[in-house]
Amino acid sequence: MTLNVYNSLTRRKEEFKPLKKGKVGIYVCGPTVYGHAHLGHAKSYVSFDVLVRYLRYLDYDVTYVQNITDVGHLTDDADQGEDKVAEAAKKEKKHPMALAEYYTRSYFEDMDRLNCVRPDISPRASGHILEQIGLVTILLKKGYAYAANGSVYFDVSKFKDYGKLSGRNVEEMLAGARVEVSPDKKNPVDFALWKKAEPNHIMQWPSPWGPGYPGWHLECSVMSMKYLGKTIDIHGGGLENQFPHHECEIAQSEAANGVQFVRYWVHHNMVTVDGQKMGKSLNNFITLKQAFSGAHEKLTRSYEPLAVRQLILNSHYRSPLDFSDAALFAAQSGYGKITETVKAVRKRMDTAKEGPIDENITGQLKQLREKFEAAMNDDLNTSVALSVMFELVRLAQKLLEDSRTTQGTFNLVDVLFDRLGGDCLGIVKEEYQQIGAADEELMDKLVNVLIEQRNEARKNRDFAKADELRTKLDEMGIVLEDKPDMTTWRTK
RNA sequence: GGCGGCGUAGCCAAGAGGCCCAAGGCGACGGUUUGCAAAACCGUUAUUCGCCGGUUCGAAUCCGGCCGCCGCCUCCA
Repeated sequence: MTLNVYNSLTRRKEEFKPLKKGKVGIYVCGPTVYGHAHLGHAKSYVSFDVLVRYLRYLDYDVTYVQNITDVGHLTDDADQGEDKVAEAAKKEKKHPMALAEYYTRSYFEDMDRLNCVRPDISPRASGHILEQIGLVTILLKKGYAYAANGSVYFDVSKFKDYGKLSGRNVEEMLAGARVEVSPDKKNPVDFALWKKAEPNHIMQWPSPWGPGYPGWHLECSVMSMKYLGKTIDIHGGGLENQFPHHECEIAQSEAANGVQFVRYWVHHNMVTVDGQKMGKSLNNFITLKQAFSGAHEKLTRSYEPLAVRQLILNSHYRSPLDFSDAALFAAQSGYGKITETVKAVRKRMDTAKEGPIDENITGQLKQLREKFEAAMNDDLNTSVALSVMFELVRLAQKLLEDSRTTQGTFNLVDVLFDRLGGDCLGIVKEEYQQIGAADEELMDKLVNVLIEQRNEARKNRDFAKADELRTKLDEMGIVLEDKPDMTTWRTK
């Protein structure tokens, strides 16, 4: 079995075969950094994080590039309107680059908490102005673009394949056009490659066509080419960017290079709130910082970052996710159950007796792994993959109930939690926060002294004393669990 | 108006012609265990997949119609 992914270009699930054996180049449209990341961003970047993680699980050598848009993204269509970053900077009375830096850091902070593996390269649009000017120059030379009044536009009529990704044709778009057309354009569907800057525009660069700044679509073409080559294996992004953004990327890149730009287009669906798309423009978004702290009117409590991650993985990346507090609450409960089980397994790994590994368990674990891989190979069916994690939880709990379970058996269970839940899904951590690694052993000894005292009291039917000990420990955040022939403890 | 998609239990959600009288999670209820609790475990919770027709030996899955919802066509992950 190999990985199959849904390719938006062919509208089919296809077997994934990279251009170069064993190597994968993947480019994902990153955020425009003019505000804190919200749950919509989380769905996007968690989805692609799982793709990258799974490719690495399959032993591919992956180069993951995800841009940071800090210039060129306008508030209106690609030709009118203000630059998003510049506008936000004006409001916050900061230099646009300071604002972009602030939100870039915020973004990485949130993604780290969601356990998204950092991209290998996070190129900034503003750091690639020369390359963007270079691409515009090539397009002009090849006759795919024209300069007008200090700006440069892509001549859509020259590129026959325009519309192949989003499945629309130029005539239809002309008929349905709702955008005010710039007088400089030959054709309403032409899009800006380079925009002339007015003198008071802060972010501007000199160019052969006068001072200006790049069009939004340009950066992704240029940066993916620079770091991954003219033809890349996978390009990821949100469904809402399929048109015009990705369509324009294809036009620019293929016109300039004369070769296929992207082999597999992977698009994820949107997060909605009350059935409406969550977005900055609708102002109905919940930022990740709000979700983690609970500081939002739609939230009844704070949520662990990985519970948010689990909510996202609970549905398919190509399905829309309608956000609700109830759904997040459920994900938090489920996530907590997995976490507690993993912690318990790891704790018992050290204390369990030595002995042979149960063959029956080995077989069951193998089946679980196969089921997990089959699900992931089928266009990253994380929903089913998660269900496998819960099957593993149930199996682990049964083993935990049994004092005869050996160290080796627990070890195998832990390996599966690590490989599947950790490496692939990113919901199982390598280490959970403890009192401090050095103190952990001491802590365990101390609590065990108290457990012994309590069990002594229980044996003597002195329940008042037993309950007092339990209550006191509970107040300190330590929960005791009485099993048939032993008592274990965990932190709350 | 054009293009694309969705509608599965109280909630989230997988399944895409027979393995489905439909995974998994949350919640609820009953039980086991326990001195009591907590946790865990076991069981119950959709004879049915928006509605109506059709194709087929067989449909949640394919086709047609209807109803409802969403995305894109303007910035948005």
